[in-house]
Amino acid sequence: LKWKDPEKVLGHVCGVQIGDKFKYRVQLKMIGLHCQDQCGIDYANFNGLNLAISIVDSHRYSNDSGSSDKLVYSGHGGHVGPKFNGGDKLKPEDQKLEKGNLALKNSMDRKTQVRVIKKVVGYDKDDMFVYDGLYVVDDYAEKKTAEGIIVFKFYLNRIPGQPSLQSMLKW
Amino acid sequence: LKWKDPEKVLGHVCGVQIGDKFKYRVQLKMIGLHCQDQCGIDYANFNGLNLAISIVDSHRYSNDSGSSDKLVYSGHGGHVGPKFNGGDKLKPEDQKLEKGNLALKNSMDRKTQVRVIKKVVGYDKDDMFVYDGLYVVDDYAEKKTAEGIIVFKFYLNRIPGQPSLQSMLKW
DNA sequence: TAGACGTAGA
DNA sequence: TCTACGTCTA
Repeated sequence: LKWKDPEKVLGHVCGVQIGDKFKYRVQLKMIGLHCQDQCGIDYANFNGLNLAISIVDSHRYSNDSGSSDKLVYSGHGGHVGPKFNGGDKLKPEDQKLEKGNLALKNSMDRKTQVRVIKKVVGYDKDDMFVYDGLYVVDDYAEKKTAEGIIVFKFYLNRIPGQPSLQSMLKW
Repeated sequence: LKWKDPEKVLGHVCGVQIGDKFKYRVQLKMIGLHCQDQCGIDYANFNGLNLAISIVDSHRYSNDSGSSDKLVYSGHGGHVGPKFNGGDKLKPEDQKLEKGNLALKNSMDRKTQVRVIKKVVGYDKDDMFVYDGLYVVDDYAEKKTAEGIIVFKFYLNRIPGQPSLQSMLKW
C-alpha cells in the first residue's frame, strides 16, 4: 500500500513507536513499516524519483556503526557480506548505484527522512527487529573491499529530538 | 509434531484428502502434511533409522515423471536444478546419499509409504500444492549429468486403490 | 526472470 | 553453521 505523496509515506508510521519490537520481517511489512520481505532497502517512486522509505539493518552486511545516532549502512547487491544465501560460494561483484542504492542517494540529495529498523540480537533470548526512528542520509561513498570490489556505504544520522532507542527498549 | 511410531506418522494425514489444494508450503506444514519449510524431503528417525515421510515436487529439479502413477524424484543437494536460489552461479556438485536422499533409500528398503505433494502450475490462475496420495519408493539410481555430476533419481510408484488425482481435482 | 540484510530444521 | 523443490518485488 503506497501513495505517490511523499508526505504520506515517508516518516513515522501511525501507531508505531520507537522501540517497538517485531519477531518477523513479514510483520514489518504488515504494519507498513518496511514493505519488503527480504530486501533491506524499501523505496518508491515519487513523481519520477525513487526515494528510500525504510531500511533494515540485519547485520548481514558489515555495517560498522559508531555511536547510537550514527549508522553506516552498506548498499545491496554484489553478493557482498559473509552471511549471504549461498554463503561464500558466490563470487562478489561490484555493487551498482541502482535500485535501493540509488534510492538512498536520492534521499540524500533531497534530505528526506528514512525509517530505520535494527535487528537486535539476543533480546529476551530471541532476535527482534526494533524500530529505531528516523534518519537522514548525510553522505555516501564508494568503498573498495580488500578483494577490489566496489561497495557503497551510506552514512546516516539520526534526526535529533527523538527518544533514544535505549530508553524506549527498557533493557 | 512427530512421534517415534511410524504407524502414527507415515501414511495419510487425518482430514486431508487426495486433491486437497494449498497455496503455501507453510500450510502443508501447519496441517502436518509436509513439515519442512523449503526442503522437498521430510523425514524422521524411527528407532534409529531415518525414513522419508513426505516429498514435495515443485519442479525445481528435473523430475521427468511419465504416467500419473509413476514419479521420478531427484535427490537434493549439489546445487542441481536450474531454478535454484543463486541460479546458475553456484557450481553443481555431486549429490550425496545423506539426509533426505538416504531417508528415501531407507524407505525403499523398508517399503514404507511416502506422501507425495505436487505443485500444480496454473491452477485457477495460480500455483497450488496438491496432495497426490501415497507412493512407495521402488528403486533409485545414481545418474550422471552432462557435466559429470552425480544426481540421485528415486523411482516411486503410486499405491494402487487410491482415487486418481485427476478425478479428485475436478479440472 | 532474477535478486533479496528471510527462516526453520538438520 | 549450513542448507533448503520458498516467496515476494522490481
